[in-house]
Amino acid sequence: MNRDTVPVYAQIANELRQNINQGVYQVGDKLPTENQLSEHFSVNRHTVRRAIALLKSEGLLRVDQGRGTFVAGMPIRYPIGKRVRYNATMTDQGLETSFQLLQAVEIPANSSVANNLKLSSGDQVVVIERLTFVDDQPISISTGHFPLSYFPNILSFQHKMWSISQLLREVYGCDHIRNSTRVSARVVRPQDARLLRLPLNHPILLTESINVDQDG
Amino acid sequence: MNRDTVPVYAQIANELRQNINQGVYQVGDKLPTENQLSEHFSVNRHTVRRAIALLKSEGLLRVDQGRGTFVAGMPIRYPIGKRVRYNATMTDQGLETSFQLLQAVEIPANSSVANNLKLSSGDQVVVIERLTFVDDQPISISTGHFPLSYFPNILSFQHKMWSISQLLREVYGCDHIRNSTRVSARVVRPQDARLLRLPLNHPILLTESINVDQDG
DNA sequence: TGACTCAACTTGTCTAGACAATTAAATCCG
DNA sequence: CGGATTTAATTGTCTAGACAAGTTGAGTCA
Repeated sequence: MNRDTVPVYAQIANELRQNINQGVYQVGDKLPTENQLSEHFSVNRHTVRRAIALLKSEGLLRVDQGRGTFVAGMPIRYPIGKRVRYNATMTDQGLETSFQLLQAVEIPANSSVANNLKLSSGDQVVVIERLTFVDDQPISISTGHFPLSYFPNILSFQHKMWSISQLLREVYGCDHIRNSTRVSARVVRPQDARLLRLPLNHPILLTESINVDQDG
Repeated sequence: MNRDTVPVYAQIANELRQNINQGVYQVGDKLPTENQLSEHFSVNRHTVRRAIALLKSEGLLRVDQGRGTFVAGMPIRYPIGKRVRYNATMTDQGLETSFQLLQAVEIPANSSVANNLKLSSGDQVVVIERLTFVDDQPISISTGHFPLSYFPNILSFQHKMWSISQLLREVYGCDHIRNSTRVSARVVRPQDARLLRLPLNHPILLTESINVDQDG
């Protein structure tokens, strides 16, 4: 393809990714079969599979054994960020914090997410990514996965997402203000163990967190 | 190995993972070579490679071409959670929230993290995972990556980690209380674009988030 | 019609081998 | 001895083929 030292599978992945981003393959579309792709790129099927595995790990593709490879998730990609932000004062700090909505998309849960959320693999979940600022300095990115079955239409409340807590309180039930000093251990412990097994599975995610605490 | 329908590479990965967890292979140790492993398990080298790839994706292994495969990162695994928790009141909500420290480990940054943090790949970063509760109900898990060079000894302040903001203010500089209604776009935009390319790279991480908002 | 079977298709796993790329040690040479 | 070169060891990429596992749809049979 190119004349770089870039591995072939990465080149193929790049081309497929570009096709997806440019809409050659729309969300939900079925990609050519592995054999067709390997023939088209004049490579072995395994090389194509490796490219697909890469894109799958990026969440761009979804593969169903026996059915095919499809352009995955993020069907409802909302406009994202830039305007949605707000200031919240944390009384125990006296610090001014603000949030920026980075992403709010609806995707099928992968096995791990489904596992942790006690859902079936493939159930739709809404992923909300928020960038947290303290004094104009981006501090961290937090990601929340909300099962769509429990929070229907959560995406339509995008304008309220500067405050997840308030969103959950106003729109859905969770609003009994109780002082919870102790945490029910039974809920958390099992998953904790699981978390230890997967200490930092794919730390890629977001993690702006960011050195720029005071200066650049 | 077993008589399950579990793929061989997964079985091998399980065995290696168990060996690592049980200390057969200590952190930093060099694993047998792929050829040795493939001979030991009586499988093809590619099958071993796949098992290794799995563990690598879990952050358990680190592979250096030409050198070997090593038990990776998380050298300083701190005791973790269970006791560290605290209540914080968010004034804009009136909701009682509490946190639980799940994990606070020091690992070398992978390429994506390093990219986003503008670090060199392999620089040490501290990963802090916190579980957020609202009314005793676990709501979400947030992960922050803090470059060790900017926050030295951050792990020694584990007892303060129930409040990242306060930690950053008390121990490090970030404490000028300024009302930041606008977010400097130049800092965020580039990464945003990058985030769009990697919409949910590996949503595995943590994401307890959790349906258990009101009931079980 | 309706349910079942079966064949074709597609992805998943495993094997086998070749060569490239990188690293570390051994060797050679001044 | 010191530095450069060579060699061996180890992981990375790619190919080729075989069979398993899952899905779909067409055909069959009651």
